[in-house]
Amino acid sequence: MIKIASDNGQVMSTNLSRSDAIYASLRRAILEQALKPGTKLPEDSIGDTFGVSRTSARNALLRLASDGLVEIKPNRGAAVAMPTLEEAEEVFALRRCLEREVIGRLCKRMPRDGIDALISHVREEERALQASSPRSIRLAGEFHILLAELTGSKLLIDFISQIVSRSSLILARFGRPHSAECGIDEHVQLIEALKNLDAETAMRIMDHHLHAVEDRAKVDEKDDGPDITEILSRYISISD
Amino acid sequence: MIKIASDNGQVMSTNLSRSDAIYASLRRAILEQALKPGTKLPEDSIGDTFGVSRTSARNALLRLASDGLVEIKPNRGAAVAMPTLEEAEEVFALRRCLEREVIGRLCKRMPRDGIDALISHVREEERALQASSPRSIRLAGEFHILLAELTGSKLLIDFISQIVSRSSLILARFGRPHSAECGIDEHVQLIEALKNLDAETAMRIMDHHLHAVEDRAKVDEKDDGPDITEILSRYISISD
DNA sequence: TGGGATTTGTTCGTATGTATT
DNA sequence: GAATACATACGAACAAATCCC
Repeated sequence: MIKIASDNGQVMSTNLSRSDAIYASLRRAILEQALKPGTKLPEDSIGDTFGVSRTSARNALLRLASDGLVEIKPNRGAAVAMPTLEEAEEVFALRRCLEREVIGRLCKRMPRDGIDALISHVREEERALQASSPRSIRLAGEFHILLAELTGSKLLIDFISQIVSRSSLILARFGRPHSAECGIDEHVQLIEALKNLDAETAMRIMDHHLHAVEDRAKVDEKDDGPDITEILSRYISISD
Repeated sequence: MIKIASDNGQVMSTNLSRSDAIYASLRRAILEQALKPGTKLPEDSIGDTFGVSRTSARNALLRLASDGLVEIKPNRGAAVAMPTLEEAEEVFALRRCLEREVIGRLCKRMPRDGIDALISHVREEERALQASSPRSIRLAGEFHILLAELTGSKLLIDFISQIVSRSSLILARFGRPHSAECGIDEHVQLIEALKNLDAETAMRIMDHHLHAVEDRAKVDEKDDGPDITEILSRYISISD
């Protein structure tokens, strides 16, 4: 019986299987760019780090693979996914499509406390940014997941989560070092447009925002310096 | 080294892990409605049926769960997913969004042999329907996956595949017995519109088509008669 | 309520496959 | 090209949870 803070901040208390904890920790580590694209993730090292067997580590890796965060080649092991530029364009093209859908729905029906939730999330983004916390990278993406959650559609939340994760990975691979810092202003503008149920403006801002993110991703590449066990030791904690 | 016919008909020769074969067989069985929603899928029975250990069966089930085709409750096992009516509406709402995206892209750029591929697929649908083969149910869904494949976007293919799978499950749960048989005419019309690069008409047909499918799903429920090992014995074969 | 049967969760030894020297 | 080093794939056994009578 472990307590863990799930992605959306809700605390669910459940008899969590071991692989869930590993999955969550690895996911955070990847999204916060502590584990960079291309880093090898051998089952043994991960199992040792988290104090479980290879099987649990493996299950976590399989789930991360279905999220597109790691790539598993048969008999050749797992590594943090290295999206290509071509894949990057696919991701952002589809992301624009889905985020427009989100905005369209929210302008038709915004839940009661929706705007408040968005505002308080942006405040947290600002705090994390000022503290130069690696959380800020992840929070920037989770703003978009929060938007999806306000639509109430589980499937849409799922798809947006997947695509935001991949976007983060793309930024980790191609973006500038602290590439998450720019978007907060646009988040604020977007909230304003949503408050006025102004779909037109909101979509324009969103398009601009996503293009900005995408452009940031088209700079030069960075090289890798993997020493997993050291990095992961900071991520085996349970809560945020 | 095993040969297996993958979903899209391409034969890929590869050293396929055992769980892949189980995954593919179970998937087919579910999509062809041989395994109905709610049917329990104990690891032991599956392992016995396919002649492998529980580990491989378990891995296959985990992957099916991430596709949304089976539900796994901790310590309580796996079962073919039983989508609710609410989830059904979510699925079709998002499906309309994504399929419109597909059509939009195809009307901008249709690959060379695209129309031919679509026509030959519909021919196969007709053959399967005349033969009253259970394949016709699956082929009807795969028409839409083929559309997505023509866009060339892996991610879009992935999302459409997921959502088509879920739609099939919804039809299995709520639809009339042979609910796949109606759509072929509309597939033909859609191809015609795509040939003319007429996005307007194509989207209208697609909307109508999806609404028809959705409406068919809103009839009465059916009960379950699970006896897995018997059913699965017809699905352990390798090819289609 | 209780206890036995069943099913899942996990571990670890062994086999197998790949890359490298 | 063969041997070695390394990492995954699989299966049998054990532990824990759940179900059913």
